[in-house]
Amino acid sequence: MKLTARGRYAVTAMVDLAMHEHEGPTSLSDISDRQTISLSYLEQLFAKLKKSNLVDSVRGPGGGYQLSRSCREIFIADIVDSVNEQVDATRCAGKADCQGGETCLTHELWSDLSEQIHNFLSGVDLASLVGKREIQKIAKRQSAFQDTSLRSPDKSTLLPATQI
Amino acid sequence: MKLTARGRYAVTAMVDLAMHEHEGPTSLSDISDRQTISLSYLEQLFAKLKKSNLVDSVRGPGGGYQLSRSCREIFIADIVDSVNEQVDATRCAGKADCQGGETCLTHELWSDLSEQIHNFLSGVDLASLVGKREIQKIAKRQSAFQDTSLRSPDKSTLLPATQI
DNA sequence: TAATACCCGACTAAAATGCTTGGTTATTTA
DNA sequence: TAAATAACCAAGCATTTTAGTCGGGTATTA
Repeated sequence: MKLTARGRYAVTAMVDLAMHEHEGPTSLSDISDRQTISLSYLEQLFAKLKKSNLVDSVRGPGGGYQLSRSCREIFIADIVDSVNEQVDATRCAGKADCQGGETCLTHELWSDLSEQIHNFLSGVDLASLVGKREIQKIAKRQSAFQDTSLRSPDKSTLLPATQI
Repeated sequence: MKLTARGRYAVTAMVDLAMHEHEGPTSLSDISDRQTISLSYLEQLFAKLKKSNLVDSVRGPGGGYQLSRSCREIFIADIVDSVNEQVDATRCAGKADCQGGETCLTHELWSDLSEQIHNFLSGVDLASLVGKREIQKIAKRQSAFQDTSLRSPDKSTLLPATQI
């Protein structure tokens, strides 16, 4: 498990994809514009995301990428792993000087901890991130209503508290 | 939050420190030998660990480093943060093109997710890692007893199951 | 006073990162 | 059928980061 900007870009792009799911395929240039990520960098990321079966592609005009399955079935760990081809933390896996002694501590420890982090991120799905984002949007809109005193007397546009 | 080899080294070194806590200060050259991490690299890491008040130092012969507090009060997140001076994920924090729109998605999302990971690693303390390591040692010793048929008739050397 | 071991800063080779350039190919629409 | 679109692909590249070295200190102990 490795957490760098590359993973951040990938997760962001996937959330963008999830948020525009209903509009059909999303082109990378759209994502590039919205999230200000270089187009060709996105291409590289999506090549990996596709290889990992996280997205499907549609070529030609009107084409783009789509989530391969529900955003409730795509987990952050999948995304990060997909673009971050994992480094070989076990480079001395079978070496002579790494037998039972404390030298192995390094790998044992980290691979164990790494697994814990991985398990954790395997429990966070795209839907939950999208959900949070949507909530923020709503909250923002609501406070905007309050701030500018533009709130309409019709309160039906505001979601009930239980839904937030 | 960033997870690289640097963090792995730091965590490993701290676990090593924790495992030799009862022997007084541990010198970096000891850790260097045991964990095969370059001495001067360790020095750099420990300069940061000390600045973060995770370790105390004792100079002169017989000196070395000690945990500043109980290994149950030192968390993995502290260690990783200490050596990995956090990257500025909010570089466009106040920029004009980052107002309320979707451009902000990047930072919002990742800082949120990053916080979740951070919270998770803030719940894992050094003691639990050391504990696991100890358990592995015991298990290994026990299976060694079984494998080589060297198990003595006196079973008092084996810990009761409840202690494992 | 000699040995130990922390402390400190500058430097560096190698790797990774984020990104560019310059294409090709499949598909749709005019 | 031609033009536009957008995925696909490979090579290269400037910068940053990483992991580590080197060469000095300075405090403490024996």
